[in-house]
Amino acid sequence: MSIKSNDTPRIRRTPEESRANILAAAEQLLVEQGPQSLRLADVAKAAGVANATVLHHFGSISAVHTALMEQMIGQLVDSIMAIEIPVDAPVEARAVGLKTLFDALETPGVARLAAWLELTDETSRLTVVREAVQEVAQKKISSAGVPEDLAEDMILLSVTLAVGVGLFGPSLGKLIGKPEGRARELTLQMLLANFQRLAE
Amino acid sequence: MSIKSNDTPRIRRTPEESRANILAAAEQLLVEQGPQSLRLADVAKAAGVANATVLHHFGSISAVHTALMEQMIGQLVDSIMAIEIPVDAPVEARAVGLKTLFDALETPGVARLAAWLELTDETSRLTVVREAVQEVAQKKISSAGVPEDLAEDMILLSVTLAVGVGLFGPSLGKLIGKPEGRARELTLQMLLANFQRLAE
DNA sequence: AACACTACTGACAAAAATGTCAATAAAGAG
DNA sequence: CTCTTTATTGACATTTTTGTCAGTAGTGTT
Repeated sequence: MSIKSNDTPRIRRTPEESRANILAAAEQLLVEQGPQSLRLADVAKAAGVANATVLHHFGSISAVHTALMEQMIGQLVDSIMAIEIPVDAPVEARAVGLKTLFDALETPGVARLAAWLELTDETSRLTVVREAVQEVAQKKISSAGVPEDLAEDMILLSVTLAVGVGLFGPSLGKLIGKPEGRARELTLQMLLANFQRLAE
Repeated sequence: MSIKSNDTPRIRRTPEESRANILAAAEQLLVEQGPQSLRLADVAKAAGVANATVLHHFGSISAVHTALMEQMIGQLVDSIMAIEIPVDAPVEARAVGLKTLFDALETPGVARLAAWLELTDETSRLTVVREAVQEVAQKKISSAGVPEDLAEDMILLSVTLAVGVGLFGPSLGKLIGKPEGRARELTLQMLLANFQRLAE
């Protein structure tokens, strides 16, 4: 008497594919709706699988969160690592590098990620961020043939401002009635002028 | 047969006092542990009352969240409204005003609040922010006897950067191995230099 | 002192969220 | 084709969180 209707045949993926599928769905949820939507049922539904499938691959919803953080941070680090901002280069080269940095940090997903990390104080998870930043800092700072102090300051300044602009520039600008990207534009101008000032 | 032990006599407050007590406890929870700790049981325990008491005064835990947002935003707006940053004033005056602004935005609670708002996309709640910013923008921008465009830009720039520094300056600086407050210092220097540049 | 009002509470109900498990079915190996 | 492996799943159990309700107890009034 046990008849199983088979309208929707199962999709059987490799473990890696399945994990990737679930994380992709979770990332979209995070970007579009925030971390409070990263519930087990929501993630499973968005991924098109059963709740138990998510748990089968990750063990717990918390592990999904950690994996998602790691993946998004990894992607962000990769995009940042590809940027070159020589402090002693001509102005145009620095401008391009800076814009790329701001681009990388201005996508909505990054803002959500940053806010999420800021609110997730479990120290275990902060380790992920620490490692990522150290990777960027070491490779970037040490490689440039520039006074380390200056380079470090410039990087700290650029990244901090880029994150701030990426997170709140659009919202604040819109609220004040400024055209899209105005905060970014102002900040970039100021950073470049400041670089020029320090280079003299 | 119904004997009530009376070791801890009830505290009976006015409705206003009770709401204030609960919101104060909730604020502390938010600042110290983040919004995921703003659960009914946690808030009630922190406030030293029963769960039902919280619901009696606010109706739902969600209403507590909204009220807390409104209160914290209100406090922040008040502190910002008290700041004067005349764009045409001497350098020292602008420096003091800017530092005050950064102070106001650099407390841990503000960072948590900003991140919380960023992640809470329910449009109903965003209204609170919109109104607050409009209040600041109107009074501040219109009052100063300065070209509106310039004043608006300076405010947008200052606030955006101050929020960014307040949120991520400490963490990023620590991760890179910079002394506490380095990002703030660099940003302030740059902002002042930029004001000077534009004033000429 | 008796009464009215209502802030307050414990016990319980309801809902939401996470996790467990045995059974099912897709894919490759023999 | 048969067997083994295991990704997948529905049904169920557990835990967590929110909300309800009737009764209790302060506080002011008459």
